[in-house]
Amino acid sequence: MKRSSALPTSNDVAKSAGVSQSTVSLVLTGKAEGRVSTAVQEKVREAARMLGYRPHAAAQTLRLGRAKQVALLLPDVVNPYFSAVLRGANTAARQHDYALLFVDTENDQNWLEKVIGTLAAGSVDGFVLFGVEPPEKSELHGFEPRIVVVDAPSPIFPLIAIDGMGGALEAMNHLLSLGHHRIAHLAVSSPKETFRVRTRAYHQVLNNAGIILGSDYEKSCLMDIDDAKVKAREILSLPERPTAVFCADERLAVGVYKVAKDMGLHIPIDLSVVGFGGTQIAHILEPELTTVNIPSESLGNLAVRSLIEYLETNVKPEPRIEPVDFILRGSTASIQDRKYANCPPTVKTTDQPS
Amino acid sequence: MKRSSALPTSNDVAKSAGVSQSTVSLVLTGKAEGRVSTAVQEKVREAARMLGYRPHAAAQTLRLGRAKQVALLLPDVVNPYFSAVLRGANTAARQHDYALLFVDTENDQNWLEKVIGTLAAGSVDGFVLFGVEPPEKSELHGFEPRIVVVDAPSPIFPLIAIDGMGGALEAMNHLLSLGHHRIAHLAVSSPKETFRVRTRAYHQVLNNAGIILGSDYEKSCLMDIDDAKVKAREILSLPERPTAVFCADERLAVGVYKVAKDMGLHIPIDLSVVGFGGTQIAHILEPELTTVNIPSESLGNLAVRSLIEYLETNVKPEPRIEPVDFILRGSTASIQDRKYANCPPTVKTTDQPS
DNA sequence: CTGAAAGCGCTTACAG
DNA sequence: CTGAAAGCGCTTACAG
Repeated sequence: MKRSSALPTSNDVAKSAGVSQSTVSLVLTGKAEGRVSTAVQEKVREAARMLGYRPHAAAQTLRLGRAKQVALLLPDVVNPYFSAVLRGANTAARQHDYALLFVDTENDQNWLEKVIGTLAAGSVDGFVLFGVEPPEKSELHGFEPRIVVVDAPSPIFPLIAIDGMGGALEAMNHLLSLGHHRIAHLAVSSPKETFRVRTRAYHQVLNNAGIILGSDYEKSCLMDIDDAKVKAREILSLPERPTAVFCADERLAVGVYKVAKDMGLHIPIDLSVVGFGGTQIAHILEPELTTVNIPSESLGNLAVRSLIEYLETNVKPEPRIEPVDFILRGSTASIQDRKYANCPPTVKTTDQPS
Repeated sequence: MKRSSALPTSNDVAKSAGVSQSTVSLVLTGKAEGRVSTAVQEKVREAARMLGYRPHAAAQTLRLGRAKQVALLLPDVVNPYFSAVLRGANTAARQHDYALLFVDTENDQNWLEKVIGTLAAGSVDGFVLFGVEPPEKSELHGFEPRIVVVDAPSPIFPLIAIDGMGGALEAMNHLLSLGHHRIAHLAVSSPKETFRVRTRAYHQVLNNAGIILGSDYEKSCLMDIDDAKVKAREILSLPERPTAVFCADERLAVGVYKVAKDMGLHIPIDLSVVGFGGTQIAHILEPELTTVNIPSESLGNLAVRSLIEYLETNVKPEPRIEPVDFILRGSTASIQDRKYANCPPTVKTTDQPS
C-alpha cells in the first residue's frame, strides 16, 4: 500500500483477486452473469469486502453522467414547516438511494441562481425548489436543469402546487359558520403568492358574505412572534374588537395568543383564532390551534420522488395541485358561547336578576 | 452542438476561443498570470461567459481528490434544536464555498455506517456528526474519514462537547435558590449521554442539598408532547405535589404546561418549570420558559468551520467544550410567592380573620 | 507565451 | 469466460 489513508480502487481489488480491473467492475456492477465464472465472481467480491472497497462516486458520476444526488432548496429551515419538508425529502432520497444536497437560500435570489448553475454542473442531477422562485429561463444559458418546483410560480418547470386557496376559504367559512362577522386578518408581509392567496381568500369570503370591515382589521407582519404581537395588539384594541382572527401563519397566531392573554381575553371564548401551516406550533399552543394543515412532510417526500422519477424516466411530471386539510381544534368557538362569557368572571349569573 | 441539453465543457470553450483546452483551464483556474497573454485570457473568459461554462464538479473532484462537499448527519431535523444546527451549518458551508450534504439518520445506526462508507468514497471530503454516535474504528477498514463529532462520545475523532452538565447544574441550583425542595424531573428516555448528564445533574444537586425525594418524582418520557403529558400528570398528582419541575427538554416542558393548565395550576405561581434546549418553543410557551440555552445555530456553524479547517490544513482540531447559557424567563418563581397563591382564588385574604 | 499528454477511477463496448 | 482500451472532463507537469 502506497498511501495508507487512500481509498482502495477497483485496481487494488483486481490485484488482490488476481483478475483484471474490468472484471472487478463487471462483477461489482452486477453485469457479470454469464460472463464471469461464479468462482471468480466470489473471489472478486471477497477481495472487495476485505479491502472495504467502494466505487469512487466522482469517477462513476463522470463516467455515467449522473451523480445520484439531488438538491433541495428552501427559503428557511428554521421554520418548522420547512424542516418537515426536509424530513420528507430525506426519506425519499434515502429510499431511492440518492444523496440529498441541502441549500437554505435564506431568501437570496442572486445567490440562488449562482448555486443552481454551479450545482447543475456535475454535482447534482436535479433540483427541488420548495417555496423558492425558480430562475428565469434566460439566465440559464440555454441549458435546462431538471427542476421540480413546489408552491411557487413556475412558468416552465414542473410544478406541485398547494391548494392554499381552498384551505383559506375553508378556514374563513368555518369562522363565518360560527357566527363571526368581525373577523380580523394577520397577513404575512411577503410578496410570495402562497401568502397573498390567503389574504385574497379572506377578502373573498368577507365580500361574498356582504361583510364590510375597515382596513384596520387587516395587518401585515414579518414572520416573527414579536411583530405579530405588535400588530395583534393594534387589532385587538380596535373600538369594535374583532371576535375572530384569521392568521396567515401559525407563528403569527402565537403573537395573537400572547396578546390575548395579556389583555385578559380567553381563547376561544372571547376570541377565535385560526392558523395556517400545520406545524408543531399548533399543538404547543394552549388551547391547541384550529388550523389549515399543509402536509409538508409528504410534500417534501413527493417532490423528491417526482424529481427522481423525472430524472430516471426523462418524462416531465404533470403539474398537480395538492390538497390541504382544515383541522378543527380548540381555538375556535361559536359566537353564541361568547356572549355568556362576556360577563366579568367575578359576577355570577345567579347574582343577576333574571 | 451535438447535444443541445449537454453542458458546455472546457473543450467547447477552447474551440470557441480558438485556443487549446489546457489554456482554458489555466485561465479559468487563475493560474495563467505570466503564462498566458492578457488578450488571450480575455478571449477565454469571454467565451466561457458566452457559453455559460462551469467546470464539471465530478471531473474536478476526480482530478483534485477533493469534492468541496461536506456531510452533516443529525438524528432528527424535525426537532427545532437540530434545524437550527442545520441553519448554522448551511451558512458556514456557503461562506467557505462548500456544498452541504444532509443526512437525517433517524437514529438508525446501521444505516449510518453504510452511509459514511458510501459518501466517504468520493462524494464528500468530511463529516460532521451532530448528536450522532460515530462508527467504531474497526468498521472503517483502516481508512480514516475526516469527522468532527459534536455532542456525542468520540474516542478517536475530534470532538466539540457541550457543557450540558454546567447548564443543568445551573438550572437546578436556580430552583434551589428560589426555595424549591420538592423538585421533580422529567427525563428523556434515551441512552444518549447528552440526556443522561441532565439527569445526573438533577441527582447531584439534590444530594448536595441533602434533599431526599422518592423515585416517583422522576419520570422518563419519549421525546414527544403526549408522553410528556402522561408523565407530567403522574408527577403533578403526587400526594406531595412538587413545586418545580426540571425538564430535560423543552418539548417535555410543553407537556407540563398543558397538564398544569388542565389541573388549574398556574405557572410560575403554583409550579416552576425549567426546560433545556434553547429552541423557539421557549418563546412560544406562555409564560415564556426559563431554560438552558444551547447555542445550536452557532454550534452547527462552528462544527462545519472546524471540519473545513481540518480538511484544508490537515491538522486535527483540538477537542473543546462549548458553554451553554441559563436563561431566566417567566416560568420560575420563588417558593415564597407560591404560598400566597395557594389560597383558593375565590377567598380574599381580607375575608379571613387575621 | 501556448499546446500535447498523462492520469484521477470508473464503465462499457470490443477483441480474443 | 476474461482482458486491453477508450473516454467521461478536468488539472498540471512537461515540452516547445
